[in-house]
Amino acid sequence: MNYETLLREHGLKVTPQRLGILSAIQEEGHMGIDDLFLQIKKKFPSISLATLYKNINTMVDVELLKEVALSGLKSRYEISKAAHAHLLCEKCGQLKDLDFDLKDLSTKIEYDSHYRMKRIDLMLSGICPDCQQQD
Amino acid sequence: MNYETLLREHGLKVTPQRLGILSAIQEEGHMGIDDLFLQIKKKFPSISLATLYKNINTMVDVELLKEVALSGLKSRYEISKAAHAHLLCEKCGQLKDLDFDLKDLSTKIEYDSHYRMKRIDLMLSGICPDCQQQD
DNA sequence: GTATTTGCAAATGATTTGCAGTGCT
DNA sequence: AGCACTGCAAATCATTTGCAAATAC
Repeated sequence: MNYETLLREHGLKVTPQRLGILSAIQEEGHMGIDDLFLQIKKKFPSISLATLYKNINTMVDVELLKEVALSGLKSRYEISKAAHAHLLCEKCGQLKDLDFDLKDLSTKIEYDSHYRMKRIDLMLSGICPDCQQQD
Repeated sequence: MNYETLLREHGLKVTPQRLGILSAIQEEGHMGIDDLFLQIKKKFPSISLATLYKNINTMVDVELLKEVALSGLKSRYEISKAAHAHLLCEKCGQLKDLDFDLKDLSTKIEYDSHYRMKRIDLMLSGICPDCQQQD
């Protein structure tokens, strides 16, 4: 993926910090602020948490990133893509994408409810196979 | 609903503050901390925010309440019941339950993924019919 | 009577803001 | 050149903690 183009298409300037944020998120799939901060500091020791917050917020505002809210945990962020489901392990915290297309369901509920639908999220959580072993 | 029984069944003591919290949430369906605090102060002017947080956390821990996490907004809380979907209006903030049973879907994904599933949440958001008018 | 809960005040944690300097286009 | 972005420090907002008094059982 070309992050420079992605930023420009969303009307944002290209900075090394932003490229770093995007490539870290892409590599992991989803990241929370704190992990992201640690990760990015490896490449940009000078980056500040304020800059990270500002960039995340800007990119969420222009819908380049999507915030994945989690009950009882801090949100994670992912690069926007087609609506899909998420699976969280409550023990190790790993968050995975599920290949489950939500488009049709969204369209149906939009029709039934008369809402103008903007977003659909399906979130499952439980204990992953690895963590089940460790009891 | 009998809140005293509900509390006892979950191993918690019955206090007037807890009864107030539960009846406020039940009346509204879902509430965030701040609305809840304002609402409860009408009946218990002396209640403190710390007490409210402690109780919410305790009741979420014993699964009497469920936290509904929302992207970009503070969580809301509801009394635990069968897994159902939620519909949020991004403009007015109203959160509604949808009569959409998630049990079968959860069972299927549990089987496919080998996770021990604990929870499933389907969250849709958009603009409600009323708010669409106001453009 | 004992353990829990409450409410206050203070502490901590998370996020945002203001501003001077720097970098992008 | 002009506007947006960065990084720091400080401010704000959200949540938790410690403790003494009150309450539940």
